[in-house]
Amino acid sequence: MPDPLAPDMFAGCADHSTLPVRVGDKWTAKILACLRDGPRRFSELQVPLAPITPKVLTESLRAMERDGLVTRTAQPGIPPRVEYALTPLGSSLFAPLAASCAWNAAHGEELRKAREAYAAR
Amino acid sequence: MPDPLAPDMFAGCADHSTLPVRVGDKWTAKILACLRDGPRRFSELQVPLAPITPKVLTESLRAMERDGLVTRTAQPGIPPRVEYALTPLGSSLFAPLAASCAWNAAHGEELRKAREAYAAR
DNA sequence: CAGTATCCCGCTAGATACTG
DNA sequence: CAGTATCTAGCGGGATACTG
Repeated sequence: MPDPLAPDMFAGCADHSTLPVRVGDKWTAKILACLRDGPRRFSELQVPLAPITPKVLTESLRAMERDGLVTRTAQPGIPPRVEYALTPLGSSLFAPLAASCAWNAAHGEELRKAREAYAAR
Repeated sequence: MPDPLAPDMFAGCADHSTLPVRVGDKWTAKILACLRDGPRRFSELQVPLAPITPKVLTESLRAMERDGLVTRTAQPGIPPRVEYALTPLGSSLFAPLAASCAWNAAHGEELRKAREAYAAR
């Protein structure tokens, strides 16, 4: 048997998933996209992300804030007004994200075909 | 309230996750890396991927085969010999994967710092 | 060697309802 | 408006044991 292969292109990602930042989850990438053109309020995010629940949106935003991807700014007053904005770190994620989308555009159909062909047995 | 934002950079990925192909899971990207330099047998994959269980490795490989990312070739005979190899489609995933790794290399430390700073409260 | 067969656990996310 | 509080379900993944 040959020497064990070392998938060392993932050094530093060893723990649990490929990326140390969870952007492969259900909502993070979409939230990033919604914040692309400027800060948005909580309720402004809920609309395009429907049918996301407030609980899940809050959890996602907290995780992103924790990772330094977004900032949360609350103006005191009634009614409350909270704005979420991308940090430079958050914006920098559009590069790998764009690569994924490019792959999808280029090969998505091929993948769907493969899946279809596999099912046909 | 302004018009609903349209995160349309994810058009075609609408169903459930960002990518239609599950490469953000725990093992797919690593399996891809292990197959990078040529076909490998089932047991050859188990070594570098330890402590993966045979069940999970089988499931992952089946999903990748279904998506047209790898081919499975079994030579009849005893003992059985099965080889897994990348397809061109599978190889094409290294492009977006490299972008993710580049981000990680460039900003991983920054993210860790942010997380640490957030915890310090 | 290359898998299957069971059983099980944690975690993400959804449903629903409530509040400062 | 911007959340919080519960409860629950489903799924990816793991442990262990067995087989053609």
